[in-house]
Amino acid sequence: MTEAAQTLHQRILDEIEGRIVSGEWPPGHRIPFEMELAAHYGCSRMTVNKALTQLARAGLIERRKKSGSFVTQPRGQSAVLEIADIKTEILALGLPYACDTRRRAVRRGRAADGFAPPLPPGARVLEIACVHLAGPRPFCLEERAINLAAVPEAEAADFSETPPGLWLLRQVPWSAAEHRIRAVAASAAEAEALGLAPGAACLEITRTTACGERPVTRVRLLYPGDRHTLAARFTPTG
Amino acid sequence: MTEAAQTLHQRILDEIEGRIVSGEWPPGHRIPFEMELAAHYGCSRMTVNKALTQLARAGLIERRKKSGSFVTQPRGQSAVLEIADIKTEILALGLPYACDTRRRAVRRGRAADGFAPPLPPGARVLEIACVHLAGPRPFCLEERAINLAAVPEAEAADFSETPPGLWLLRQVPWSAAEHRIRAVAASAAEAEALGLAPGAACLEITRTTACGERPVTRVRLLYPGDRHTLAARFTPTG
DNA sequence: GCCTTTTTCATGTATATACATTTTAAGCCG
DNA sequence: CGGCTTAAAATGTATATACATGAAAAAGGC
Repeated sequence: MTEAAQTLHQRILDEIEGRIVSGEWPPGHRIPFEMELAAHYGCSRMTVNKALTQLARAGLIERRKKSGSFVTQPRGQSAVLEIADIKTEILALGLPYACDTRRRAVRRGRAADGFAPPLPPGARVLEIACVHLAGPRPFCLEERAINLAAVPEAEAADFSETPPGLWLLRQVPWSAAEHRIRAVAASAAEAEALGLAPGAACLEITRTTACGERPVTRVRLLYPGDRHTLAARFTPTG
Repeated sequence: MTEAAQTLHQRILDEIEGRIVSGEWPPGHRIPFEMELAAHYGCSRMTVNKALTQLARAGLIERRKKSGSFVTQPRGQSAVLEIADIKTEILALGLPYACDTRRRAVRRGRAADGFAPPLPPGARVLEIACVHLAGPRPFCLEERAINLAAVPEAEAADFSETPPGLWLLRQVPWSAAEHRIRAVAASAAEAEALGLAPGAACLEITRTTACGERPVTRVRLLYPGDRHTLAARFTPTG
């Protein structure tokens, strides 16, 4: 037997998902009622209900009382983007990691810092600029502002071993984040720091992180466009 | 009463998520056993179990038999990227949409088409190049290859009203996709088509779509870097 | 016929129970 | 003490049941 002993829950999930992604049940199609599926699989309605609830959470079906469950129309191409920590990413390439801090200062927050939600007026902010090196080559330019009210320990922290991103991930895990991804031309200073020609195409990721209502940090990461690629994947059930 | 009548399931979910994202229960912390939570909320173990199962699927906690459930260490910054259909996106900006097809041909598939999984040898491929226009201005350059074995209807389809991406989304919904996002300098031809200076920074999205084992399409989208931004969001429970 | 009321039906949530699974801890014995 | 067996503990899966909810269809009144 190559077939693994899978649970009924998983089997129902897989079979219905299969019918949807194969197009056998196109968007708008009403899938069988819970009672019918329960009879088909010889199980109780609860078992079917849990599987369908999961499909609904994944966005594959939409459930309407009295009417039944319907295959949804995919609204767009959504995908899961995994942005690894920079140090981890470089080490995964088999290269030695180093962080060269160019600037570090404590100042008052400005509106231009772009925190979301906005900083309270007069908040103290730690500003850091550094270059992440993969071996001898510059890998990424980082400009970061940290809300010291949210993470006071940052003022005394040393970011030469653990870069700010990873350090913050350990201090403030599981915060919410918003990303903006753009292509920009490198300024003269940025090109010099990254070892590129001025005006070279770069991938810019701006991330705003908040913990509940409290803004934590905002960072701008600049990657040489010809050397870095982001990957995102989409699978119906994830 | 401003408080909505929420279900117990949701309340358990929210409270535990709140404790995790606030840092009150840091990574590695063992959360109360199902029986303890059931006693605390005055409900049955099943109700707690369903909530914890959902948190585990979201990746917030890890469950170990006999030992209990533990808050996980976030492995990196992951986020959900929503890539809307181009026509929808332009119409959402309040601009009229148009699609200018520059090239359209049927030819044999090549390895350079980059399908995943690879095309069978000699497969027929529909090749399309077009410029998406937002009002008078070029918005995005599209180069696409469609596997005619997977979508034979594409050969006769007209993409002036419905662009290829949206058309395919209707024909082959719920397929799996892989995205690569890079910053590139526009070539002379690309710059001309987009109304940019040669070498201008552009955001390049390459998407490979497959339906099960069958490759469906591969597309390269080129956006002017200074005019387009991708947004991605992360929230613990999604 | 049209509007309102009632009924019906599918899903939503929750319960108590049962047994399987897996991993840790305890117990036993040489 | 070390290695084996055994029991206990917590999660995993599934059942049967109950009632709530909301929307569509049927029934009723004018």
